[in-house]
Amino acid sequence: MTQNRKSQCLDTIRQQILSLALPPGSDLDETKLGAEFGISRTPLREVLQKLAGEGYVDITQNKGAKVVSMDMAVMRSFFQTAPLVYANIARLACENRSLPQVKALKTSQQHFKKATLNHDPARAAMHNHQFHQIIGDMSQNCYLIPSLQRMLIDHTRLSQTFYRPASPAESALVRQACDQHDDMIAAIEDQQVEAAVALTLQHWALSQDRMERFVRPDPLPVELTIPKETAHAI
Amino acid sequence: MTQNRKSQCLDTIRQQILSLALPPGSDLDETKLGAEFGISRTPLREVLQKLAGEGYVDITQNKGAKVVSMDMAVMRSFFQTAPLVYANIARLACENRSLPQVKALKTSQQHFKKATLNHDPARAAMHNHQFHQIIGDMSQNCYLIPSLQRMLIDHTRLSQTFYRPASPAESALVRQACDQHDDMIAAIEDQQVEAAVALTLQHWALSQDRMERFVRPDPLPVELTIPKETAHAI
DNA sequence: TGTGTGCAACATGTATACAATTTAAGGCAA
DNA sequence: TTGCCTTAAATTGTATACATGTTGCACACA
Repeated sequence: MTQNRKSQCLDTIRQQILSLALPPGSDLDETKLGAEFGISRTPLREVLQKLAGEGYVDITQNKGAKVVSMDMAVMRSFFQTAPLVYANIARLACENRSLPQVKALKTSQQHFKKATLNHDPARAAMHNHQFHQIIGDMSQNCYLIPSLQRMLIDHTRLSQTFYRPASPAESALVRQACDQHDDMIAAIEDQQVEAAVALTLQHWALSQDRMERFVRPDPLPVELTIPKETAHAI
Repeated sequence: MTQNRKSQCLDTIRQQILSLALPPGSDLDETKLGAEFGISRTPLREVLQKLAGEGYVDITQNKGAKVVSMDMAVMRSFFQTAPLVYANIARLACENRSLPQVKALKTSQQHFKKATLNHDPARAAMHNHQFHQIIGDMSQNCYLIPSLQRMLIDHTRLSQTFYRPASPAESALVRQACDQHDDMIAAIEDQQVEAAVALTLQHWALSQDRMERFVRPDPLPVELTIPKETAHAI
């Protein structure tokens, strides 16, 4: 009962960080959060310690906890490291997955697909996060999983930062990502290592492409609103 | 002052885990440790949470903290994953190292060399740990560093488990490892990426070889103490 | 003898009060 | 006004008491 409130607090804060409800760099006030979740500061501080261990927050001595930031240096590392981690996790997941885990992965994918069809990007992002976390579990590799966890935190946050809700091109990409999930499940279930790795890299490329297009969109027309035949008159 | 006791507690427990003074799987009693370090249970529990985040201990609900174990499955992952993590950390360290970090690395190496010359394997293991941790810092990669940290914890523990103090062959290997450290420093300082990666893989191979020889030593002579010419009479 | 139940001792989890540190505001002098 | 010092408020860190859960032993019973 009382334990439930603590783990619920943990889940809620995690989810708020991933959904950017708690944006990067924001301050986590112990007193306020404790009151909010109906627990005292002692267990709340332990929740924050745990979140720090998972890479969700940074704790500084006498300064409290902040949601981990995403500056330029971190983003550089992110794009540099993601394919390495994702590909190797996929390889190990293929080799070590258990059938219950495959079932869990399929369930997660169902939820993800449903959220995308309902045009609910926030829920889709959470289910996508869980999907890739399950693949991490499958890898059974206690050394790489911490890296994956940290990548996923920032990947989920970046995806939402770089999401254009109204864009039809975006919807097509989301559908494509969803199809890739299906293919990845099949490859993992059948333990086709090379296929799973290739699919994972394609999946990453798609995501990367989406984010890059957001950061570096097509330039505005040089002529602005002036018709072409009069443009030289400027 | 009071803060010192807490961070000293953290350092001491870390060091005791790495040195196997606290062996894998052993129980960490909050009350006892609190008394030992002169701090109350509240900050001690936060220390344990932090250690859990770093991968030194496992905390189970209502069951307390245990030093992380090293079963067969974990060791398999360890040998499978180490070259990947070490090589990539070395590559990034080459690219991103700062000069103060190079200086710190040289200092750490001096301490390591001194400990080996004094035939103090416990101190040598600690300084070796620090040496590789500094290379991790140099990588500036917040995603791979957690993996490296976990690898190093188990690497340091395994090295000591598999150490034969009296063996002269062992001493030669330690000297060789020490030389490799010197070469690695040079490669990192000069940012020779390929050299640093190659050296790192050689360094790993040496360590792996040492551990494997311990686990699978040369078989005992079949004839036992009986001279060869009478052996067929058994 | 083996098994199950209940209780007592012990270890962990939480709340609260208090201590120490940081932060910010106010006031004063240059 | 600007800079700096002092001081009060707010926030974090720690100790302690109490609540809750777990473990192991004794004892009854089959």
